[in-house]
Amino acid sequence: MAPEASSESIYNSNDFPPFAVTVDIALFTIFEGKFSMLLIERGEGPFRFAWALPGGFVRPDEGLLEAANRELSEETGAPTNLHLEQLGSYGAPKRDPRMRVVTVAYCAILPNLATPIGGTDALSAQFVPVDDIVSGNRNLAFDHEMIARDAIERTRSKIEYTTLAAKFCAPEFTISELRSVYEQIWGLSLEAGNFQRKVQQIGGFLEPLNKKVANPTSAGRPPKLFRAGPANEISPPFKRNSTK
Amino acid sequence: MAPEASSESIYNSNDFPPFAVTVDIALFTIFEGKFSMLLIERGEGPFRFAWALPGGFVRPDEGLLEAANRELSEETGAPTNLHLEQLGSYGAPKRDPRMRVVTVAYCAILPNLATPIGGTDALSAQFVPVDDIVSGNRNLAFDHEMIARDAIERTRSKIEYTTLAAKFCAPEFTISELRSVYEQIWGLSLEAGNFQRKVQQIGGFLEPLNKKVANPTSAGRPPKLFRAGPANEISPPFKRNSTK
DNA sequence: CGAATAGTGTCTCTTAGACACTATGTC
DNA sequence: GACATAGTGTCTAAGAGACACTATTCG
Repeated sequence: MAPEASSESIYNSNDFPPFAVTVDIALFTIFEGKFSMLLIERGEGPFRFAWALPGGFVRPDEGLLEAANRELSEETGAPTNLHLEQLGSYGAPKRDPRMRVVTVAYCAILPNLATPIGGTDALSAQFVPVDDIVSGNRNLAFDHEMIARDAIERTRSKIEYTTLAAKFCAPEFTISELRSVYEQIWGLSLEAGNFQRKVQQIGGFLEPLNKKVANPTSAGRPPKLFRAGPANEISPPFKRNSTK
Repeated sequence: MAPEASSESIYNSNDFPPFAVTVDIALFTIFEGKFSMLLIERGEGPFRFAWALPGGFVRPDEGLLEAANRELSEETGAPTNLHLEQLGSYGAPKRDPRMRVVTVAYCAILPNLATPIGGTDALSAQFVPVDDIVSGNRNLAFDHEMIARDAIERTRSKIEYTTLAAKFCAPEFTISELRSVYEQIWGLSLEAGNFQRKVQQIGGFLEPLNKKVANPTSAGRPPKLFRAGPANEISPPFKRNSTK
């Protein structure tokens, strides 16, 4: 339910406790072959010099998703129109030592682009393998470690039953590249032949481009190219089983 | 990222735009045999006399989940310790006409209890079949129709791959009752024999109590009783297929 | 007994996974 | 040619769904 004015419908600032609202973004990509997440080094405030998720204040006149998009491009120089979806909100009373802050966390996916991103403050941003975060080897500011863990687990789950994995690939990609995305995110290896069939029988996941890779990076039969189709869901879902 | 003080780590109220933060709860149950959601009639403020989700302000010293639990029991008299999980946050700039409010929405499940709930303000609360909301026949206050639709879809999805459906049942229940929960939520009918087996082969979903229903409500072989086990996930998931 | 509901047996069809094999390129 | 990677054929085992059947109660 929305807040009630104490006895009138006129807004009265004493009627509600003031909060700050921020957005934080877990930006995932495959960086140097590893499932990674973007962290930035804090330049000021509490947790100065600590690593944290990119993010910042929601402005009075913008929506939450809009704020996430803006912060993402401002802080990291990432292209707009990335896949961006809400993860959840975190609002423990003491999560920020200065004041009461509720943050709305988002997951974003950066495709495997030719040109790596470099933000306005590139020196203090870096991609970190998610294993470094999951293993607890890297301490993050605030409750960002919890947010990051949740984001990682969400992403690992979501590629089971959605076509999200394709968003990690370049606009044109091969089935092997897509398989590698799954393998990196789940940390296991999948049988290539079965993956080939499974992924192609999901209607709307892959659209064949009827051409092959032009400049093979190694020996071997050149693979066909595909682009992402319109489908969002995978049914029945992938199973996270190793072939090892 | 958390907010930055402009140049100092001392809190300064001019550094961040003030927001109000509320929680709203979509409380589901099977009411009179139908998949339903609790709505309350607003007594004041904007959308007075309109139906809305129960909810209210987050207090300065309580967490989000804590606030949801409190509001749920205050506004509806529902027992505490209900299943309660975050759905998502809604914060469009004009969603409340008075001021900027971000709401964190939760989904809750009320088991099929002997005694129906009656809140502090029972006259203005009622269970409404979700079909009334999905069909758009019932207008809700604020953006609560969107929240309600998201909550309904989330619940319909979640019972596919989690053991949530059992939370709609009484502490001791039969497999037919559980099947009926699935049928009501999905609006279709499932083949009884196959359901029987499927549900029992999921480890940790059902724990047999080795007794039968004492007072049968009709003719027929008396069913065995079960209680919910410790498992949370169903793998492989149910499929939402009719047998019709 | 018949009616009603619980629960089992069993068949078929689909699909995941293992793995042998063929296809097409580089060197 | 050898080698490497892409992609197919095919077998097997497990599971979902259809549906006939048996089990246990009430009246």
